[in-house]
Amino acid sequence: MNDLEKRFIEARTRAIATDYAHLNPRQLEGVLTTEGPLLLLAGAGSGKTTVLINRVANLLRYGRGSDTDEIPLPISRDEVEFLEQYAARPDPEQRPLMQYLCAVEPARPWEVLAITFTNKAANELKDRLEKMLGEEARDVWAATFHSACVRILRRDIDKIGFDRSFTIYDTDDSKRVIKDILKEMGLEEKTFPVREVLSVISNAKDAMMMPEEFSQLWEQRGDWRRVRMGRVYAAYNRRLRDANALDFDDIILHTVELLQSDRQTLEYYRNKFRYVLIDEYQDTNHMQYMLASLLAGGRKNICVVGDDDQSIYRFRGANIENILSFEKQYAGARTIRLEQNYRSTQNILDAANAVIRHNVGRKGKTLWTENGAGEVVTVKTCFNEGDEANYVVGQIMMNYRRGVNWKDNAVLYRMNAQSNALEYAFKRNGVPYKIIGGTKFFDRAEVKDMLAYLCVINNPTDDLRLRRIVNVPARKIGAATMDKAQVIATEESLPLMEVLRRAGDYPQLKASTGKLTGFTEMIDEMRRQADDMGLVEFYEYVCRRSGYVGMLQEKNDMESRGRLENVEELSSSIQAFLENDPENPTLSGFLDEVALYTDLDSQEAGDNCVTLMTMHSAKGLEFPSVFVVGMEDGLFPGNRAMGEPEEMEEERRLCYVAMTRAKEKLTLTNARQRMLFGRTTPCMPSRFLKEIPEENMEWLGKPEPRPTSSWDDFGDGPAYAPQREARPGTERPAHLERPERPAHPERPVRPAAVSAPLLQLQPGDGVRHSAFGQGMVLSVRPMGGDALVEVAFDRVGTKRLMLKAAGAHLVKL
DNA sequence: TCAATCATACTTGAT
DNA sequence: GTATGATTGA
Repeated sequence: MNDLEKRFIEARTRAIATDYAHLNPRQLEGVLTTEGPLLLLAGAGSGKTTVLINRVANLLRYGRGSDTDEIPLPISRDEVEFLEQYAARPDPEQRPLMQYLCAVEPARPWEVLAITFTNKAANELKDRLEKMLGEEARDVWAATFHSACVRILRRDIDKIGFDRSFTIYDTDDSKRVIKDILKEMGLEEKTFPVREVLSVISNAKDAMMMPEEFSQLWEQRGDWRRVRMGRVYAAYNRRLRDANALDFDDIILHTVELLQSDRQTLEYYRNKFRYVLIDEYQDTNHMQYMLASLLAGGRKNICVVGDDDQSIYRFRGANIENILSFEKQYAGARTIRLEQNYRSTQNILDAANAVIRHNVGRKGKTLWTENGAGEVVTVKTCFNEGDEANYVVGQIMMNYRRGVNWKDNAVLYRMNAQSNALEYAFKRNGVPYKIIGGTKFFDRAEVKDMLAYLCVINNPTDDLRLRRIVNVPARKIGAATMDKAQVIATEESLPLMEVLRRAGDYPQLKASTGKLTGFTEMIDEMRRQADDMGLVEFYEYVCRRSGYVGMLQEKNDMESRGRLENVEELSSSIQAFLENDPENPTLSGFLDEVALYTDLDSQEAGDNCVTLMTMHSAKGLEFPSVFVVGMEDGLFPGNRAMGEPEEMEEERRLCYVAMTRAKEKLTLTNARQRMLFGRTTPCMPSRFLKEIPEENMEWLGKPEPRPTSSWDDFGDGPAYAPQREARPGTERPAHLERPERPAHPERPVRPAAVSAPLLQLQPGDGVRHSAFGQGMVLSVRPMGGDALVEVAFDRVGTKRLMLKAAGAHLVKL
């Protein structure tokens, strides 16, 4: 290589780097290192997504230009000088020429595969790429493991003996199948809990162990319970195959099998995907690791991004070893650490660093920031969960008065069950909030029912969903009848639907023949209509024809009305699906999408609400002010982690994740006693609290002896919060001063449990409140089965009320 | 076949 | 404490 060439190569890289001037040196390295295996260890808040996006952009713009010695075109001295000058002082007008000179085999969009875990992450990637690069970025394969695999399988699964029109079973469906099998095999659910069986099967699949091998293994070891489970596993697989269905594990497993067994398909995808990127690599399981290795096995252009310290999904199969031993798996792998944090203050980072340092199994990173020290972490010891909730809400109200928006606060907890006490405190104080998690739209029974109708129409061999809907609405087709039909179906190895259609041929079904054939005729009729109608129109037809909507309308109580809304909402989902111009705008295409989409009901970011969620769901998010509640041994870290070093490390990582969500202010709270599962237990502060250096924190109400009588939980007013700090500010909302109370000294009933119909209010309505007097409704915002009402009261000014909580005090005028 | 009552259990959770 | 499920009785 001569001097000129050397100068060219150097100038080329520097010129390309000018595109990414806003990145720090480590980030830039991550973007420019395009070739070969690369491990990006990205600490919390280190700008991981930015690197990922710019990296893809770089691949599309310059190919391997920034990471090669090749010189594809003959070069002249002029050109080298041009690049050197451009690198020193970039001129936008000269950029096209620069790009032309620097690019070495730029990747075409469909040659880049970027895999994430959630649809949300995949979509975000796509959106940001499109904003940066324009239309062409749409063709990048940004997908979840599952959606990428479904796409591959829909093309080629017939090569390993499955039908290309398979349906996808979600966890709920799988549970039903297992239950069925247990019953059939006469196994007690007590000895074989469905959850456990399912997770054993899932683990076996993850280890790519087939039922025969599994049974053999445990027979050798003489574990008869496991041997039985092996039989259940075999039956489960058979069931799914008969129903032409795949569960979530199968989707990945069969893709791996396909790629392993069919050389041609493997070569096709290896050729197609020149660059493979995998996000959240610390969360991958063994199958996903296999998949990645297979796809990237040709050119070995695999870039994995992750943070071993944020691996919090061991319980669902994530194998932290995948990231810990990446460098061993791929000889010559390069590792880049992103340790500069752009999110939090140094105090928060020091506290989090100190906690995570107690873990042994980690690569080791220390986050730092240029953001300054900021406030110290506040630790607050409260009396019980009610006290804790009041403290949190009080602090948030105080923040609000200082100009911090509601939505800039988040409250994180270990268990969903903890949200109750918090929710109550938020409601009472009229602070708007939203709870993430809980029952999701697509998990609602009525939504699943309607989807089951569509599934059965789409795939008549879907016995499971058929059973779900055959008697919803009630058609006098009971479990007894269906069991008989099931027996026949198994004997004759026919789909259940076929047996029902020919009910007349079987004496066992004589009594219900009319009802059964009536049902199959209805489904057949629906199927005939499917092709003649638009998808939305067809859905609405199915709603009516099935009698499902009628059933709900007839009931016409609070609950049914909500259900009806959800059924109608599904129609908007179909519409949204179509508007997103999908590749396959048909019924089966929609069902595919729905099967892999749980989170379509995206959170409206615009809503100004405090966010309540588990620490797990907070991963990847950030808030100026974060409260982590329930910092107690036994709750967090949970009881199960005691004496289990691996589990304990996972809990500690979870703590690290939770702490690093905070940008400016982090508050950790614990209670001396807590009611959990209906039992009040005394609690010790979490060991994680003691791992935080004293200089980075301030501990309020640190446990010290106190007369018990003053902790009286009964009596007037919010009796918890005995300490001053627990009730910030002096002017609390008037209704807290003297709440309307029944004469009994009981805890107030949880408002959500009161099933009084909600007031139907709209802006402009006059209302009277028992404490606030008369007022006018300014706005009504529905929120999770409840509504946030803003009322301008004549005497006390504007208040926000949660409708359910305030309902008892409120009359419409 | 359906509704009501009782018993039980229950981290975390994307796809 | 609450949600879910299974059993029992009408």
